[in-house]
Amino acid sequence: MRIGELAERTGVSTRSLRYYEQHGLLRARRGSNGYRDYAEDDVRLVSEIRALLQIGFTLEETRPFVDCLRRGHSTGGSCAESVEVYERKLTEIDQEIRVLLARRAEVAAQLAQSCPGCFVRG
Amino acid sequence: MRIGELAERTGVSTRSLRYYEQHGLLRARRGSNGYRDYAEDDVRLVSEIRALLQIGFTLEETRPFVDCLRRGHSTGGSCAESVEVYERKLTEIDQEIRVLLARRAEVAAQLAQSCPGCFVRG
DNA sequence: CTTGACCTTGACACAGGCGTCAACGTTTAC
DNA sequence: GTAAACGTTGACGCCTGTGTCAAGGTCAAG
Repeated sequence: MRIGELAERTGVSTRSLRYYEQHGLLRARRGSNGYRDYAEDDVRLVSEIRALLQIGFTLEETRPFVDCLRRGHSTGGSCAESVEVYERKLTEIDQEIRVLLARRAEVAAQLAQSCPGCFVRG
Repeated sequence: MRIGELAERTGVSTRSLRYYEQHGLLRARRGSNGYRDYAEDDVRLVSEIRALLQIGFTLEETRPFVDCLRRGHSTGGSCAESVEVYERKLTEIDQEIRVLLARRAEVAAQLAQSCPGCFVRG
């Protein structure tokens, strides 16, 4: 299938698909006219990438999952590398949450000081 | 005082000070040689900006605080506009925390599915 | 043959705060 | 007088995924 169809079926812009390819996450055969020719499996691959991006992964972090799928696993997360990324991501998110909670407390404290009448839930 | 001294006293780079000025947060008289000439009060003003940036405010969001100080208030947060920013920021942070918590849950779920043996605290 | 839809690569733009270099003027200290 | 330290403005780079425009090739339908 050509890039337009893949884009339509995955809901991803052609721009993004080319970008993923540029970063080695997506590959495509080329027709004699130079057009990209995608396999059926690529639909799934792109979906995996999108799902991960959605959850807050960087494109780079989706690589192990893509590789995992390419190796024939039924799920991108079934490989050791992917699991490591999952765990690392969890740690990162926890850290971010801690930072945000600290900020929240800081802002709430400042607010309370500046505006004693303002009640802050939490 | 000149920019170097202000930088040293506040622990902020001269680059940043010029950047703040470029965005209308800082003002300076100019000497006959074109050098910026800062007032004592600017030390405090810069400190206020930095403290807010530290907490996660954008430069733009520090503007009401700066204006507030300029109007002679003892604290940048003593004005209505500042309080509004505080409250808006609290709401934003809460939203971000919710997003992160949702992501965390999502990642944890995926991890649990990919790696049944992996325990995830939380 | 022409129109229009689709494909190609390349490149600029964004957001935000700041590092950093360039090219050049000023002040300070020796 | 001269070098070092400091000042000035201007501009590019970063980071990340994507929008968007440009200039052009390809192909199917009329």
